[in-house]
Amino acid sequence: MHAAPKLNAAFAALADPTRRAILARLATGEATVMELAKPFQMSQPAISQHLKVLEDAGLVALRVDGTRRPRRLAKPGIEAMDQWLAMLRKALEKSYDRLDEILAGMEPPKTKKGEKR
Amino acid sequence: MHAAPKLNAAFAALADPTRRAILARLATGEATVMELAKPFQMSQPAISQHLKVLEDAGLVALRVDGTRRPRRLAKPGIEAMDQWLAMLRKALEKSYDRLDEILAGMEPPKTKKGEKR
DNA sequence: CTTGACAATAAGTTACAGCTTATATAACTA
DNA sequence: TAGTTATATAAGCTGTAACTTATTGTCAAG
Repeated sequence: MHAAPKLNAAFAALADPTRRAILARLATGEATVMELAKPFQMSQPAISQHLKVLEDAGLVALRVDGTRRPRRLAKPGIEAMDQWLAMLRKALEKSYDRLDEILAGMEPPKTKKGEKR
Repeated sequence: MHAAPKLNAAFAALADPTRRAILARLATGEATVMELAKPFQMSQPAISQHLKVLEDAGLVALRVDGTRRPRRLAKPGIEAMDQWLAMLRKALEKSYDRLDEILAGMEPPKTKKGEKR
């Protein structure tokens, strides 16, 4: 079966700035827990816990190298979010050259007295 | 000033399936609170509260029409998330035809005895 | 001007997220 | 084998998210 969307967990993971920073760091390549923890004031366990959240969300993957556990970005989880957002982006493009953008900037047509809804 | 990113609030908003469903509905066009509430078992206040979260996150905008408050998608907030994700997507593309994808599938080079880190 | 529909706000409850410190586990190093 | 390094897990605390019901505000219709 195909690794379930887990969109709840994935978006929730991105809601935390520490986790976004971790992902941004991993975008430049693999890193260990210690390396990831360095920029923050937080304790090491806190970072491990953030990493667990990212893994459970399918955004980060693990590799074993001795006592170290280097993490890297996990493609499928990231793509899943990307595809969901694509839906909204497409809707925005559609409405751009159509009616909603007009309604947004203009005095609304405003239902008149006798008019039914 | 340019409406601050609010990425925390934006991604947190997407972490809830009810709110994602609301956005999906709004992708098809404007809708009132009652219309948005209909598909759910939740109370009307609950939906109003979800809408407040979406507005505070800059993902949804409001229009006043009599006693009704039709909502529509808000472009800037959605684009902000999209752009942040684009960074990760780009990183994945880069590593695709390079080394990380190889590390993922292969026995790691493994630091040797005398080697320094 | 009263009624009914649409929607927001308030207050209270429950559950869980995100830290902390303390401790455990496992692999290198000497 | 004993010490050190890298990381995970456990337990406890505090704040906040997501509902509920009750109530209020506001417009429109008659």
